[in-house]
Amino acid sequence: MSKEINKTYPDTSKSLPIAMLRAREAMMLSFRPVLAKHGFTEQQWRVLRVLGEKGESDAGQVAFDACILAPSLSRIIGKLEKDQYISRFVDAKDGRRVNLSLTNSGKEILNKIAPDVELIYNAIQKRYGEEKLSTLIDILGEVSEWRGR
Amino acid sequence: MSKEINKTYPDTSKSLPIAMLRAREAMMLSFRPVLAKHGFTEQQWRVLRVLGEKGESDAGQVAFDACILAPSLSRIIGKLEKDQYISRFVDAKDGRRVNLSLTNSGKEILNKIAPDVELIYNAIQKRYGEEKLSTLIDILGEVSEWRGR
DNA sequence: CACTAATATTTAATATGTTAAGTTTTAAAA
DNA sequence: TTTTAAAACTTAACATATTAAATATTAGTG
Repeated sequence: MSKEINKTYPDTSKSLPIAMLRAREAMMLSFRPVLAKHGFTEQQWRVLRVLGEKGESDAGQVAFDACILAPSLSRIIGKLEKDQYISRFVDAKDGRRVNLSLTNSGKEILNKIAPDVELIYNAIQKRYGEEKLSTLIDILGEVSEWRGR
Repeated sequence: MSKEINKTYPDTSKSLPIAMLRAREAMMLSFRPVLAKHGFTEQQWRVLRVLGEKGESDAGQVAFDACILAPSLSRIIGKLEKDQYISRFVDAKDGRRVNLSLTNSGKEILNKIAPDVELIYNAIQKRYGEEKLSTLIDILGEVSEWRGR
């Protein structure tokens, strides 16, 4: 029985999923408190932002854009609707689809929080430089297309 | 009351946290089924891997290395201990610390699953090239050091 | 049209994420 | 040394993640 460390797999320090997790966490440590101050989680915020951008879209599209799985989205929009930030209504042409859009109250809170979020984003961009960050986003975009071996 | 879309904040398509989320998710879609086949979640797997690498360390260090918050780790190690994959014991010199290590059973399962995981990792590396991925990891490493404005 | 398959969403069950509060043990101050 | 802080975990409470199963609706077939 040896104490040798098994090395048939990559070091965690070189693990891409872990590297992405750490980098993302470092950023979210700045963003979360801002959102929390207004009573939103990061997921709820992503939903509001996506709807702010697209104006209106069905749940499936929002799930994709906000990178949230359908079951999670169901509950999230349940709460956002209850709190009057979004409207939910069944599509007239396809009874399976649920369309979502921001209420006036939702638009207001979005416009209220957005500047605070952007301040942080700008600080990050200032520190690392647009070029490096855009290289990062480009590579992440390529990797996002990975569809398994 | 206009229908204009507010643009005082970055498009979600240019959001770094979302880009990292999508890229990570694309990869995990390949990894998760392999782990699930053996009855482990990705977090449980990260704990096993970290302990496999370090041989033994305290909970705080494992939490950092596996990128898991302390409260989550408490539950995870509770289950891994119950299932006999790890041992947990209070540090002799500092009664606050909890030391963790793999049991023989834990080492076995680690060695059993690791090759399957590595297969996928190699396929990813083959497709995108080591250079690009190492550039990615480098930038992610820099961003991980962000400590807020 | 009746039947089957495919879609879009929701519900359910278990696990983890996140923040705050609680415990126990050490370290530091007065 | 008594008191206070700080450190390392754990517990608790609520929100989200993940997978599977259930619902409802639509599309395709024969």
